[in-house]
Amino acid sequence: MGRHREFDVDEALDAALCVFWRKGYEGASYTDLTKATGVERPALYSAFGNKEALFHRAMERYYEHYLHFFPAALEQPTSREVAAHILYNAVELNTRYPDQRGCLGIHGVLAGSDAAEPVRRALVDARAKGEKSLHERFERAKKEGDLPEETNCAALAAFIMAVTHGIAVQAKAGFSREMLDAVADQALSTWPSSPRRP
Amino acid sequence: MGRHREFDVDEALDAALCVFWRKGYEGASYTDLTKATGVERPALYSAFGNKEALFHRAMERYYEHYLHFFPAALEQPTSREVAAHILYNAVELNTRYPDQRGCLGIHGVLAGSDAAEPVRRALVDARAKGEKSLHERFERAKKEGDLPEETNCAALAAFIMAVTHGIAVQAKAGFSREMLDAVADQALSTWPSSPRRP
DNA sequence: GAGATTTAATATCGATCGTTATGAAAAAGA
DNA sequence: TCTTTTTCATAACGATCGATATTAAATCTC
Repeated sequence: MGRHREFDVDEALDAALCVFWRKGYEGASYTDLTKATGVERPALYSAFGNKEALFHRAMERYYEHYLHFFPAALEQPTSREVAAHILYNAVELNTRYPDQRGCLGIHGVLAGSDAAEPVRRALVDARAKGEKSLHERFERAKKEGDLPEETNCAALAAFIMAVTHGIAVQAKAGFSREMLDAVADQALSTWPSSPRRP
Repeated sequence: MGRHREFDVDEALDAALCVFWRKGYEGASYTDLTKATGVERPALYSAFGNKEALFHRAMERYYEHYLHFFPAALEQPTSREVAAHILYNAVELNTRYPDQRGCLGIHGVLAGSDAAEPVRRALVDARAKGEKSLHERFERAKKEGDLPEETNCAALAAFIMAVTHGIAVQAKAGFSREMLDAVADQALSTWPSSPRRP
């Protein structure tokens, strides 16, 4: 019983996600969030808890709705296709929306005030989790003969992730999709696998 | 005439630089800055102007004292050595100080509140300037026959910068120097030039 | 319809942000 | 020594931060 909620929680979450995407965790104020969501402050607290909890929800949604290509990439048949899938989809995501370029996750991994440290750790952990799964995928590729026996799979996964992060930074700096695609091309140009495709 | 300044301006600037390096522009408060420099707030304002001016001074000093390897790298004889110089020195710098990992510049390139936008633009511009000089260096290499005629020098420069940024992000996430060196190895493994050295 | 319960909106909380008056302390010139 | 000038340190400025107390409005059960 009681009064009904007048706003859609998922819509509000999507709007909040975009604010965090543009400004990062600390750069996004509740003034920004209420403006973007159209929901007053106390209602956001009532629906999501505090700012950190709201960010975590936004982060989950980001992984589900925007980074879904990452787990999908791992299912590609060859390690090279896995890497290509990740890189080109990252470029596309990072340049898709003119108002929110770059990657939500990349903001928080970097520094901030001491108060934001828990959020930073959460993003660092999420990043590490993704890299670990990529590493394991490359190990599988090695077992399957898709990657040479002497391949350093951990380093290869770290390399792909590094290029992805670099692409996010450059997207934030205003690079075109074409240029970032060329960066991805270069990253893939010397893949250690025996290439099925050029 | 008048009272003498009781602190060393350059020492204070170095201390402030370290704070910005660790926390970024917005993450660093004057409380942090006074604690690190040992200089009271009004004295910092008197010596440097406001926070943005102080950050610009710190940024200049960062480029002079810590990124000096970048212009030096451009003078290497081959494009591959230029790239290697940049990457390995970036790894070293990003992992040299346990308390301030990553790159000062990379923080501000990414998002923040609207108030920090001028600082972000300054860092974006500085980044672009460095990439432009690298691009020009590769064009020279092409003319000299060090790089193949069909090389996309802009993309190659963007690639090296992207890997450098990615390394900075991963350093902030806690990667070891050894792992990041391996990332640099991978980035160099497919260099388009005719290698003089392996 | 009456009472209970939940949400909405306004207004405000204490804390901290960057910034700056203010007056004492120190060093120069007279 | 006295005045002038500059720096230092305390304290406080208005603005904004994340987070709420409070009250009115809306919807349920009975």
